[in-house]
Amino acid sequence: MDRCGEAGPEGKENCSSEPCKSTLKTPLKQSATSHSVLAEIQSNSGPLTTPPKLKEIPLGDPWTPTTNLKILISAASPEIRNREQKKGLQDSRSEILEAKHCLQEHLSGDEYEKSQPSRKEKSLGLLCHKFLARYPNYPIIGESNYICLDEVAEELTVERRRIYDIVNVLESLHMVSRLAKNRYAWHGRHNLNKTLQTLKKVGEENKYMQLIQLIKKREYENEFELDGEKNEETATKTIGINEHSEMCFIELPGMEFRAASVNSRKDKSLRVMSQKFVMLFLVSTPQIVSLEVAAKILIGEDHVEDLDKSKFKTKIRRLYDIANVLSSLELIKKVHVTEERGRKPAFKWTGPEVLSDIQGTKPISTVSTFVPSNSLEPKPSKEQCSKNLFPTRGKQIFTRHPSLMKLVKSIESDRRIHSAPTSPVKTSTTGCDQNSSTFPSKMAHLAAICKQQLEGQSSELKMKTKLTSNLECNLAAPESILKSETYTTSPSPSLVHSLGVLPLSHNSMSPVMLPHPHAGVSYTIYLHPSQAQTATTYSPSFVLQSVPCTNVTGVKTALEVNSKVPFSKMTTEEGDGNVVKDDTNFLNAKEKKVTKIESTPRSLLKRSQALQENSLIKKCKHGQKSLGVPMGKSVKNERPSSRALHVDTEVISFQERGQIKFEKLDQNMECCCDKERREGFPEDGSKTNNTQERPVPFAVHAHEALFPSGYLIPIARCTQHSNETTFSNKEKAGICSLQPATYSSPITGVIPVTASELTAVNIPAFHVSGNPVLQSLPISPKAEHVNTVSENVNLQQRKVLKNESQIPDYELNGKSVAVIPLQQPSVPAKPKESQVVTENFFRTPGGPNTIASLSSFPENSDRVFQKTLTIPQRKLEVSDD
DNA sequence: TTCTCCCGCCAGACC
DNA sequence: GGTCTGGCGGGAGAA
Repeated sequence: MDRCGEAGPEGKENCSSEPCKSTLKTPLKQSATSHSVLAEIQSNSGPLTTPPKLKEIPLGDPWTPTTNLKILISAASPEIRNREQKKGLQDSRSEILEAKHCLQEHLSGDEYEKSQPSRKEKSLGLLCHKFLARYPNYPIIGESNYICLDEVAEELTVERRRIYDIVNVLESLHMVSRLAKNRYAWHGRHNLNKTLQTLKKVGEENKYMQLIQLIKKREYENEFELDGEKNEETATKTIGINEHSEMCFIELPGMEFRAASVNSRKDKSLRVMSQKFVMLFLVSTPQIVSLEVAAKILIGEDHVEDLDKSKFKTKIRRLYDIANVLSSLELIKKVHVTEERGRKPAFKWTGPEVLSDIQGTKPISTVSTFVPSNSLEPKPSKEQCSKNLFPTRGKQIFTRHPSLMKLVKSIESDRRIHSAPTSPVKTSTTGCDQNSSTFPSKMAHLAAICKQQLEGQSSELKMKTKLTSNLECNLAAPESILKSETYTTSPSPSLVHSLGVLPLSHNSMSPVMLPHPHAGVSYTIYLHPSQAQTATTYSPSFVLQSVPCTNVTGVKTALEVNSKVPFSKMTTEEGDGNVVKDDTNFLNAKEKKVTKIESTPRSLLKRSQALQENSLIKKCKHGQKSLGVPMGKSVKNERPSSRALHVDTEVISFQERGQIKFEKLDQNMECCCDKERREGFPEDGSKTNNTQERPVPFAVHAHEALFPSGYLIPIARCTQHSNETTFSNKEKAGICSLQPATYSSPITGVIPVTASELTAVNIPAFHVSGNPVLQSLPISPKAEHVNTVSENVNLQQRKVLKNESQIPDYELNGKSVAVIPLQQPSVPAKPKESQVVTENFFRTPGGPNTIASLSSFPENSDRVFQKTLTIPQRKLEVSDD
């Protein structure tokens, strides 16, 4: 593959002179030349780094100028090439056969066996090299580049089974596509870049990076605790990766599977595994992924309960298979990560730099869980997105019935337009690039309309706000919908919030309006479209209405919510200086992504609610039925999972408490409202920014929060909107305090909130705790960072939020509720620790400051950290092999 | 001893 | 019923 190397997306130079047509059979010299191929490959910098190109070069032919000329001519003229190759093919075949016979005649027994290719020479990687050498990196489009598996297997003298392995991985990268039985089409690297971009995007949306970090964190924890297999298993379960949304094969438009037969057994397909594996690299920083972590993630997405040793080993085997092919493609390179436990095999991404910002490219997931096939979103590819070529295990089929599609489309459009006056425009800022770019023109049009209406009325809204600000800030008023939540956590409660708008600073989730049938209030939760069904199933009172936000996954939500600080810290922990920078960028990028959800007038809500209820419940029934075990398990597992996550929850609470301490109780609504007025409706750009800085609003009916973690992604913020009417004051308080306070810096203010008060908070932790993402919060081993928030992060945040130092607190039923700005350093003072925590990738984050900082926190909360504090720094090094 | 991963059984899907 | 696909894990070579 290095012949073209990583020519990059633009590098269309067809540097390969290989035949473009698979019909041009590779001379059967392969087996006879395997040694030479291997030698050639190994003689280079690394194993399997040199593409063989044997076919072009008849055995024995040196790379002479004449040869090159022939190759060039051949490449230029398919006809000539074909003629030449057919000729060469026949010649070489006969030569090989003769040589083989000769070999057998002259050698016998051990000698012959020794002459047989060694295990290494039969490796999948080498085989893949041979395979790739048959075809050009960039085949001429339009030419028929067919691959006949039988022929290839024969020519490469391997059983077809092996070819499947290669083809499956190549297929995952859209380098080949299946045409029919035993027949594939070769696309070369034409689609590679696009595929990688798509995969990266999907990986980001699925928060694979956080998952990786989470797993590592857990490993650290386990390492210094029980250090037992069981413990590890538990930890993995706890992580919730198993509950991470499943996703199946990601297709590119026009690259969908043509044969239904391929859609079977896809859930464990090498294709899907390969894509996920690649995603891990694309979202990691640095782009090094250990097999162990990859295996855990892959297993987690399948069945946690299956996480026994054999499963793990099997996964590792498969990963090796995939890695071999990817290595042949020169996309990854094997390295070793050395840590205290010893050397761990890992792979480093050596492929092209991939930008996740893909314009106009929308991944097509064969499973609705992957890309939010937001049924309510009139995307051009919606049908494709929601189509379920691959019923996942359990035979899930989430394809929405056409009639329902139409219905929800109508509802969505209706809702958008009508809610515009009081809703923040769903601005498609840079952060929404991914999504917006993929939005159909219709959506764009609707958004534009809403935006115009909004802007036109922004001034009016401001006026309204002034008049009603005080009332709106009154949380005690149960009837006020969408009103007060905003204050509870929003660093800059916006006018929009107070007016019932549900601002979402989460572009990648699928915000869902949950009008509560009984309370008449709406909740906004983020969940995966497919999960929405599940959620609905368990909470009939919920009506899930997807909002056009593409990305999604459970993990995402919580992560995103906390991404501002916690994750940045986290990332920082795992990375070096550069990583920190990258992460910052990452944060910035994330911050740019803003998705606002329009508030829905009650009438509309009810209406849509009714409609949706019908359709969704039906769908859910179906989904439940089809989901069968998974769903049941999800729910059942939720509790154990939540329990297991208790530590995390505690940490979160702890952080919250810490943060609460620093909040001023005497912050009043006026401040809040004033701030809102000040920041109410800035320009588009600023509006977006502000929104981004705001905590993601989220409200969940505590009693019905029985969603499987990872499926329901509650934005654990005491949110603003929401119709907490259904919440008891206590619950409200709990929810509010539940917010994963990311700023637990001891230097922040203190809010006299009693422990008991906080205790009540943990109810909804419920989902939060179950959410794998939240676990990614800088807790435990990384708890140190809670108080050592990377200064650059703080600075960055301070820049944006410097004006939001005043955080109002509210009183709910006599209990003070701290309003904790999520993305805002609630610290009036500057961080005393200026040193940036620059943890190395595989280094356990830790620091002397940890203890000190923790010491200022309540005892019970510290408990969680105690053990992690003892975790020694581990020195990990990555070494190429 | 652990890491790698080849090999081929076998079962589901397809024809 | 035959063939195609590909999940899976035993077990052996390599490190």
